Amino acid sequence: MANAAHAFAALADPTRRAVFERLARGPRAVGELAKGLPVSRPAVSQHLAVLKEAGLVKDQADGTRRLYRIDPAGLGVIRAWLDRFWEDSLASFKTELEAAMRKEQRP
Amino acid sequence: MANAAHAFAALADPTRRAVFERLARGPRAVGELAKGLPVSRPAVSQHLAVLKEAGLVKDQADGTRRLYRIDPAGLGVIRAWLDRFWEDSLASFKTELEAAMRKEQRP
DNA sequence: GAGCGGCGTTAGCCATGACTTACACATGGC
DNA sequence: GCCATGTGTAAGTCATGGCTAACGCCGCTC
Repeated sequence: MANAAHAFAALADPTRRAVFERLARGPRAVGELAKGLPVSRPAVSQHLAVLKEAGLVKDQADGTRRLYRIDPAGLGVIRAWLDRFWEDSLASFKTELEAAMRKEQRP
Repeated sequence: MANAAHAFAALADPTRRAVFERLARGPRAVGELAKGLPVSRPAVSQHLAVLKEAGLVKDQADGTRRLYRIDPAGLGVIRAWLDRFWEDSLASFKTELEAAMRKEQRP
């Protein structure tokens, strides 16, 4: 749980991204989230379970309700994956560029 | 094309991430990529089309072959989405913290 | 131009998952 | 204790998409 695969899969769904973006504006309960979305409450609950599994949200009991908030861990995983990847691709570009320059130098 | 939705959907698939990670080590042809993957060549071709649609890779004709390389645009879209989101969630955390401190101050 | 290697595309199959309905459980107030 | 509220879970349906097999197109080489 909380690896890049889960994070990307979780954010691939439009409804899940909508839920996630609402939570970015502050903690919300499940029914509260479902109220502003075109899907049923159980659907939102299932999406929240996926987001929680991916480490993107955290839940907290509040009486009969259950408050969900964003968990920075999931975002950190994506950022780390992206950073490592960016370095790799930049290194690759550098290699290509050097090869092209060598070829240019010895035609 | 090349929005956050396409990018996340593209990177959600494991095979597509594998293809993308191979391309990070340098440009490759389609058959060359399929050779080291447990799927057929047409499958890789379809995945590359999705990655291209998402702005994550670029293609370049090379005789009968077709070289694919990473396109920084797609990674940039994800990074931008992540940065904006990070700020939002951090702002949310700050708001919560301030509210908690006010409640602490006036119990 | 005939043969060949490398890719993209289509059709179809099949597994995954998103959704709803219905049900079961926990908490709070009367 | 009892009902209402809020939520998670199970079963079932349906659409999406990843995969393969088969085909057609385009460059290269002889």
